[in-house]
Amino acid sequence: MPRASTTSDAFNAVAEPRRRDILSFLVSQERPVNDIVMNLNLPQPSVSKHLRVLLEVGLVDVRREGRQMFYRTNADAIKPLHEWTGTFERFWRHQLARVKERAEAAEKPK
Amino acid sequence: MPRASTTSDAFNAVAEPRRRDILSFLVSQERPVNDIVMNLNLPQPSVSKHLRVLLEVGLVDVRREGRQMFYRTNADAIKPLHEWTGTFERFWRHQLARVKERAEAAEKPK
DNA sequence: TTGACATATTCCTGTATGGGAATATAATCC
DNA sequence: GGATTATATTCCCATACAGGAATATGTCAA
Repeated sequence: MPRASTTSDAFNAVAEPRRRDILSFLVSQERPVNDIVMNLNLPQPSVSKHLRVLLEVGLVDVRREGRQMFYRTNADAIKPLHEWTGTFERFWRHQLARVKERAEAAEKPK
Repeated sequence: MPRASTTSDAFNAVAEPRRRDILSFLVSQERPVNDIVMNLNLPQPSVSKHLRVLLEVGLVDVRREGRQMFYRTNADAIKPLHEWTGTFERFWRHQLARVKERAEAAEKPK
């Protein structure tokens, strides 16, 4: 069995760096495809393909206006990733405190 | 060009569901490989392979004790994912407020 | 040394990939 | 209709994958 499809979930879709770039670019406002092409400096077919993946997993929404397609990031679809990574938060959050602990532990044996 | 290697970064490593399961299992304490095999009900070679990927990207640490290898999640390596997803937070956080806004906007035209 | 236990590696294979190039579809304007 | 603009799709290809099966490596114990 090969790797799970990029369109199988948000985790897989987001593994591709260009797709992350696109999501970041589309987060504050909807943009036509050509805006993405210009700003991220990518070939247009490549952008269209990435957008298709993002659309399939619900990470972006589209709206047609004339011959332009306006894409926009759907932040809700990113939330699960944030929540999953967040379950590890308490294990890094007090890092400073732990560094201090370790430093103190290292002091004591003196 | 094929998909980026699973070992190229944490995003790619974490795209695999079993690897996420392993990370969750190893977050609170270190465990020998066989514990993972038993608890997650996976073939041992499969677990070893996943651990290798996680190790290469720094998502786990290892310690040898006799013939056992104790693995533990390195939460710090997950932090960047949490931070990246967090850049989208303000676009979902006030969802209730926005639903309200939309509802009110829909009311007005009346 | 031999055997048992714990883990890692190798070999195999079908499959999905991302990029490039070319082309197709769709909408607008004259 | 024909030309132009905007976007999507198709075809080709080298590559890396995850799973299964078998085997290798490493460590301890008797």
